[in-house]
Amino acid sequence: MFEISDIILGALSKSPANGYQVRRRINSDFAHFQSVSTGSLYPALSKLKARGAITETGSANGSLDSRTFAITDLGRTMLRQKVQEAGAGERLRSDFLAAVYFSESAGPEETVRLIEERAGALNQEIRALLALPLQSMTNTERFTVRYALAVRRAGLEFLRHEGRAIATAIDIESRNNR
Amino acid sequence: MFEISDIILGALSKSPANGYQVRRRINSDFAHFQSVSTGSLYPALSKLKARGAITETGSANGSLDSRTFAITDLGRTMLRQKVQEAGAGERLRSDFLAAVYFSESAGPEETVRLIEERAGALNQEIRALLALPLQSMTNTERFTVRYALAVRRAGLEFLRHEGRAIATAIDIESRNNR
DNA sequence: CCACACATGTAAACTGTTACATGATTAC
DNA sequence: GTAATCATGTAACAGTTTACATGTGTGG
Repeated sequence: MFEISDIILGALSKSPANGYQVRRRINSDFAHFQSVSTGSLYPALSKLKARGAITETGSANGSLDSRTFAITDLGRTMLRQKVQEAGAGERLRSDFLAAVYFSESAGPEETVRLIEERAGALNQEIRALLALPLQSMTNTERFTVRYALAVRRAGLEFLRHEGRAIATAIDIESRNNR
Repeated sequence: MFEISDIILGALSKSPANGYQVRRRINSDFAHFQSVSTGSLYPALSKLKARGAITETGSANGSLDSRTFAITDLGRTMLRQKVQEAGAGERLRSDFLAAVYFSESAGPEETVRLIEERAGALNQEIRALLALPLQSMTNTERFTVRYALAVRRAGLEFLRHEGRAIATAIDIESRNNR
């Protein structure tokens, strides 16, 4: 299982960075499969340093309080091993599907609202993925982005095609039950 | 945010059940958006009971040690409210994409292995979704299953079409670098 | 000068999983 | 009789989020 510390290692495998930069890298470049908050970032950085997977080189950002981290050979070995041990699992937790699943009792407006909200979010995610520097990525990196795009586009298309239909269906059903 | 206890409430909104049955309902009928382990199930059931969202009727399973739970009116109100408050978020944590993203250093075999493993898992998930009793579902329930199917099929198709291509690309690249 | 981005960190709370522990029933 | 399924539960741990706390640099 990829933990936050492994993802951080991955972020630092590209180039050295300070904590803030690591966080931004993960929350933009890796946004299609991970995210981090400060609360897990800094403890994980300390842990990685203690293990020898990364080193801390002196602050490199002028007077701003900044620690710069770089991956070590040991860190690279650890990352490679993680990849070799990794399964191909994906864990999805969808508030959207849960809410829709139970939305019948709350009326068709709720279902429609949820579908529209999800469509909007998918749109934004697609834009963000398209804004990534696809040209300068490695083959495998680009592959993950294109996979994420394909999946999101399919979801969006489904919502656009079927969203209206279900609203009508619920509406008719509730009218018939009166 | 839908927590486990809300999902349990949703499961019990269909019909009364004991803990074991609730768990199976979630891990089969709701598998496309949630899962539960025993460690969270039983404490959550107790919490719901204490709050008055569910009641415990005497054991209804012969001599087997079994507690049967049923949703109350309060429970139904709570569930409806959850739906109304719910956002349309989806949180994905993909070991698959993480591993592929960082797999370049580990060689093309790893990338291919991951893609094949993911394809197999998607296939299984699709089968499981198709095995659900679509005919006897409500409109919104069926909608979630079809959405999940659309997304998984798109993922599988992408992997089938592009999986080979990327293996070749990495291979060529690594040969060129020699 | 004010707001926003940069930068680091901690503490409490929460949520959930894994593993363990136990035992009855059912199907082969 | 033995393996699988049914059934309940706890303890330890893992992982994370939220909120707090603090301060600098930059652009308008």
